[in-house]
Amino acid sequence: MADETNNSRATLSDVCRLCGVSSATVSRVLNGTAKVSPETRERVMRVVTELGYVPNSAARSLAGQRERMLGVVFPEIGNGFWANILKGLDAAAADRGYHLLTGFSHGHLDERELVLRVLREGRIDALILMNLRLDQELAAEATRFKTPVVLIDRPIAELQAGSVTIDNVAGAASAMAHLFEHGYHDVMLLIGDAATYDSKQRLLGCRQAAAEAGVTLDETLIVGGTFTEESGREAIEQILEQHGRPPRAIFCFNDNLAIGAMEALRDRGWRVPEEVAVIGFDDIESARHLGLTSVHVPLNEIGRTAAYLAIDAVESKARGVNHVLSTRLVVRQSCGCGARAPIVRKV
Amino acid sequence: MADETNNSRATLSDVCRLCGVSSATVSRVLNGTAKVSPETRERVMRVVTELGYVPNSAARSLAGQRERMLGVVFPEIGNGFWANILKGLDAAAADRGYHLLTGFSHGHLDERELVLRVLREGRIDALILMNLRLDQELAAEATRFKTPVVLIDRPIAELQAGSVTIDNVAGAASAMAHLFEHGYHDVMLLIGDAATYDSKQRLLGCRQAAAEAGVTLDETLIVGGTFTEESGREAIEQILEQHGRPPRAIFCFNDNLAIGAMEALRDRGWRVPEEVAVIGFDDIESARHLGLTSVHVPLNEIGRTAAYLAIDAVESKARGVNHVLSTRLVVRQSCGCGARAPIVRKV
DNA sequence: TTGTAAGCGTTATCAT
DNA sequence: ATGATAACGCTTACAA
Repeated sequence: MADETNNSRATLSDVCRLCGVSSATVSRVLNGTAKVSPETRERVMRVVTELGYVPNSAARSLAGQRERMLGVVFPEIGNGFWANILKGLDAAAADRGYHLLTGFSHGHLDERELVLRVLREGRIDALILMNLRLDQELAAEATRFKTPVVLIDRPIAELQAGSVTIDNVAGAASAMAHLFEHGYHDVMLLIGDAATYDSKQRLLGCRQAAAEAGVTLDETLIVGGTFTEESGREAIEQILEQHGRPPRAIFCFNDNLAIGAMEALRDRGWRVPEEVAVIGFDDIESARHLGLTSVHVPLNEIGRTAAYLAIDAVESKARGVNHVLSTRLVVRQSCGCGARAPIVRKV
Repeated sequence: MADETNNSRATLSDVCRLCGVSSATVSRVLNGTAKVSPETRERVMRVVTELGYVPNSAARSLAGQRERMLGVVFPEIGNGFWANILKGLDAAAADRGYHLLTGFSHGHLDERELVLRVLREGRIDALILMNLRLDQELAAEATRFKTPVVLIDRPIAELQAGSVTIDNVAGAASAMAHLFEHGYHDVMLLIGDAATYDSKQRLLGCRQAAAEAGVTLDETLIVGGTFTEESGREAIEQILEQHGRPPRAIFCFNDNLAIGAMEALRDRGWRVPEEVAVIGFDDIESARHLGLTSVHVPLNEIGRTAAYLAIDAVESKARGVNHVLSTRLVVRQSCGCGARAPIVRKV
């Protein structure tokens, strides 16, 4: 009211002056750190609103408080998969009054360097990592700064960190079980990067399901590569070259692989699902459009859970918690169920 | 070397002590703000590396420097469209030593509130906004804090800000021209939210192309709605109800609309592209998978350009620059060109 | 070329 | 319940 035309940011002392109280008191009502008389609190709040005062975050964190900022480092961004996790992270962070400081690896900047920089600048209260090739050095560094770390998609024992993962074993098993129910015992596995945690766990699930159904997996039909469409295409071309015909069913450890495989199959004249059934993993947006049956991964929930875990760690409610989220099989047409025509036809 | 096992963050004074120089000198070599003797610089740098010292960013910005942080506020995140813009933003920001502070509107939190909070907390040097229903209040607020603003997808005169947009007119015109070349003069326009800048510009492009080709647009075939699959589906169902048959071609102002339209067409037994040609706009990931011909929007480049504009404004190299990026038509099968079969067949 | 010292806007520890 | 006042770690005149 007094100087509301002040064209700069209002500060704590502005509030103090207009209220006639000390900075300590204002700080107390703003943070609720100690008792303040109702009248004083009222008076302060009025001035705060009048001025549109918001504490300067730099000063706040310099004075030893939290940054109220979560660091998020992904190896990639640019498709719905990562975006949905980010969405969950952001929603949860906003919900608890935190912001997200994002950093994505773009190839030219080493992931480790990225993480270290953010860590050392002291801008963040916690770090949320996904799919980075973490090594001991990085683990040591995070620990050294006492910054809580939450891993998405993989628990790491060496790191005293929380993690949120999905039940890869059950997810893969459900897909295989579905294929077996269709009567397809001759199934090929496109497992992507065999060295990853996800891949190993999913393979485990496949073996369990096979054992339970009493079918023997043909080991020569388990082929690795990367988690890309290209890799899926190559795997199919190779198998076609070797066997002359595809297996009755293919379970791919992610949707990209499945899409690449389906394209290769189509290009070689094989029909999905009449001649080859295909199931993917992740349930990305394109899966729905393509009628691809896939194991749904709750990306949003993964993000939300990770953010909550990180914030809890910051506010020292708990540390080192491991959350496992479940998946579910989304049945569409590519497995042989349903009966919808494709939306763009052959000319 | 002296106390490298110090398990906490090294500070400026640690460096000073080990070098035997003043804080001012260390600051000078770190920021290159003034001349320092080669020997001193050398000595300081050695200690800095030895300690793994990185300036505390809170202290830095409190002392009156830049935050080295760009605020990014989107109304949404969660699909490839936004993610790709974000990717470009992040790459450019990292390139110039900036971080991204992201904030997405999740419905429950008013977008304006989000922006104002970030602005007032003083955490960011510049603000990058997209598709928010900006109003005068917000504009005034950003100006009040002297924070440069960069708008994505729409130039705003009232706001002294930079912007990056695409050439909507030319993009839409190229799609229409392609349809006309196919000989389809009977084209329906699914224009999405008619109140948006994008929609208006694209419609302008359509009219220009029609005029140039000498065809008259049927105004009853120009239907609005939202930019969703659902809206596309509804538009088709409605036109089918009214006319009994679809127009020979449909140009949709985004890919979601096109996908919804194609699904509705398929469900009603109409074949794309034999009976109805469809073109979309944006060229999202699913467009490629579905064989949808679409106007490609350089999302990555939009992001990169926006970040550079913002940073230039912060470093006062330039302000209020407007960039217009061009699009290109990506021809696939849905317009009637090409001859690839769909990858998942009707059972 | 280098050092001294005054902030920057908070929070937190004492007193009162 | 409230007020002084000392950090927090850095930048930047102003001196030397």
